[in-house]
Amino acid sequence: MTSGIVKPASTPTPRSETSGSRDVLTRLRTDIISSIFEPETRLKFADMTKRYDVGIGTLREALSQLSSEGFVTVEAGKGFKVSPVSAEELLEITDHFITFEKRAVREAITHGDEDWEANIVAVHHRLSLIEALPWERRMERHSEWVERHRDFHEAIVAACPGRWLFRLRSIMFDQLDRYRFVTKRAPKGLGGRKFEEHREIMAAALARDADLAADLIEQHIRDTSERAIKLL
Amino acid sequence: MTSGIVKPASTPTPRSETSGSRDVLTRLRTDIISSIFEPETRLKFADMTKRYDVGIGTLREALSQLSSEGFVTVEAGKGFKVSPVSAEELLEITDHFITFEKRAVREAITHGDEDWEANIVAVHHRLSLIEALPWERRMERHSEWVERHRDFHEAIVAACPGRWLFRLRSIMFDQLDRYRFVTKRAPKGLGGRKFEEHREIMAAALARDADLAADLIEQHIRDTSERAIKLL
DNA sequence: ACTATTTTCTTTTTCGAAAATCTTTCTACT
DNA sequence: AGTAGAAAGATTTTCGAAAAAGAAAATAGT
Repeated sequence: MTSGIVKPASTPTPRSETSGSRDVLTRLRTDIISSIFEPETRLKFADMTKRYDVGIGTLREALSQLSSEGFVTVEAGKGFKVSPVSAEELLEITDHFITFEKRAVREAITHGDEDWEANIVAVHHRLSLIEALPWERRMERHSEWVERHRDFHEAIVAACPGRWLFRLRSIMFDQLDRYRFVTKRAPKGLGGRKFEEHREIMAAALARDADLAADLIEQHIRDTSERAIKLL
Repeated sequence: MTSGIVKPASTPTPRSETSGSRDVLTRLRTDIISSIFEPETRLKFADMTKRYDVGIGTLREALSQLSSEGFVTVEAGKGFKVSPVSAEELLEITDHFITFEKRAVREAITHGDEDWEANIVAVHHRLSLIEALPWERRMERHSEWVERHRDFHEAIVAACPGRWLFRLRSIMFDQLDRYRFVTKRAPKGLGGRKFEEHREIMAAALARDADLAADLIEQHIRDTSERAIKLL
């Protein structure tokens, strides 16, 4: 239960200049999604400032935003902690996400132009590069996978004109991602199907087959959530 | 276009001790919703610290959260400004809110207990006290009305077990509220019907008539939004 | 032995000064 | 004149020290 200092998950360039400004929010969010900080963990400033190498104020700002997004909870004078997880919540989030995503993909398919298509292909390619890797190597680059997976699904619905619909589905996606992560340790065979599913979803979108795309996505998501719920 | 320093909207108790800690977020949100800071207005720290009597860091924290909620936008090194408004966005927000609220009210009606009922009656009473006032006096207490109106609609769906559904509808409600505010200056006669509508909604909820309640709410909201859109 | 109070220690919260950034104004040159 | 570049000014962003608040330990009293 002690929150020992863990090494940062995402150090994009361990080069000379660590860039080091305020993508702290992104890094922190990624770390929570990746379950590096487990649910209910207290997020102490003393540890955090060292970990992310930023000042207290900057941290606080990021934490505040994450509380708006639902990743952390904040109590009066007791600081921040990672939000708890529960099977009920996963179920609810899954339903909301699917509702949003299906509507969004329909909109995107009607409004998407060539840039939209090109971007999907590009982003899918990046994702497939990792997914094609042998299990071990893929696991090593899991945080990259998380990012590319997000980008892929986002690209699919990017052409959706409803900005709030897009925004709401993104909030739900991030939440789902946190739950999805528990399946990271699932045995090798189970995740393999995802590779094909992503390609099918892309194909359906490019073929402008809204019904198919919506169905595929629903299956894709429900399957993942059901698997996650067993491991919870 | 100069953002002159305006007097704070919500000084709950102009007493000796202004309480003055970190409900800044609430005050700021209220002020934006109440259109005291108009859309596109730049929110400068120099002004803000004086206005709310808090430090820069505290302000920044509040602003960050408001950006998550969609009330302000933040650009790289250029600071914060109040999010723009548009008829399209109002339409979209209205649709989302109605979808959420109808589902939430159904859930609430199925799950609500006696406490839920009692709270609705109490909160409605508080609202009606202001709504029964003559036009002039009511306008004076408009910020109170905003709060009580929010509380009323929240009470109706409070028994909804889906916490995310509740949360999402609340986000949309706040957004709607901002648009709703432009109707503040509408001529006297138009708003009168709201009084009855609220009572009808309460009655339907207490009578456990989910279909009726959902319909009434939809009409209630659509009507307000349509009116707002004309004044935009 | 048990509870209440005080003391000490830890952690959060607030704040404003200093650094970094962006904007505007001024100057020099073609 | 017109434009590029430099200097000055304004604003944001970052940071850590000091104040406030909370938790734990120690002491005293019943």
